Amino acid sequence: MDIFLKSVSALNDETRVLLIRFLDEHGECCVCDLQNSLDMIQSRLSRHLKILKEAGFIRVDRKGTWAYYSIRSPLDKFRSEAIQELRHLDIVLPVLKKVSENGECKV
Amino acid sequence: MDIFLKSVSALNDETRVLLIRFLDEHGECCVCDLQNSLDMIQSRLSRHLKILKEAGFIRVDRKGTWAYYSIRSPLDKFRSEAIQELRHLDIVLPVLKKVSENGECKV
DNA sequence: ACAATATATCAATATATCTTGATATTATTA
DNA sequence: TAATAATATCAAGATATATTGATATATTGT
Repeated sequence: MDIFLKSVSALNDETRVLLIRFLDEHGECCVCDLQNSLDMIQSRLSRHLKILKEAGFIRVDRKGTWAYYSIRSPLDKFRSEAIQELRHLDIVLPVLKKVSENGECKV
Repeated sequence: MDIFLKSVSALNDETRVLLIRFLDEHGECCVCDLQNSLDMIQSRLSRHLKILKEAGFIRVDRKGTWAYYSIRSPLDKFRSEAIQELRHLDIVLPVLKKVSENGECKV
């Protein structure tokens, strides 16, 4: 019960749906890329990334002080079905601003 | 976005997960059957049934003053996948007390 | 039309979740 | 070892959702 509700409650938020779609579309991003691209303050982003990670949707790869987040793979049937479902929604995805790779990261 | 989030937020509650599992297991039930079987007060039950109905998981068949609820069929891919997922959870399902058919209904 | 019954809705309170700004942690570099 | 930068966590207030008891609606039978 708890595992299922954890997945479901992770999906039950517009911000997290947007995050999943963004990572699904653009692949691995570090937190400051997400901040700049999605125009979210850092604590908010960090919170939602943690919830998505603990619900098994995304993973982190730490490289120094950077934390690179991406969709976890492989995903179980229910979670991948959910992500499929998200692809059909008409969400306006902001463009990716990759600041982590050219030293423009201003948090 | 809204349609998806409506389905997801409908699933995001233990009471409603139990209701779906119960109807999935026992088939069509009227509200007073559910009250007696699940030991829930009527207003609470009515609220959750409404949410599940509006999210497209269940349907109502009114016969006189009785309202018979059941899992909607056919279901789209995501919703039926979700119900599949619920079958794998180890939820203790109360036994069905069919009071609606023998006049024992005491609300 | 009236009474009784099944179900739905409402209002108040309780509980959970989200957002923000401040602070803490961790890794890098001088 | 300081200083800086990226990320994580915390505390307070705001918002949403759940529960309960009371009331409303609708159908049936007298």
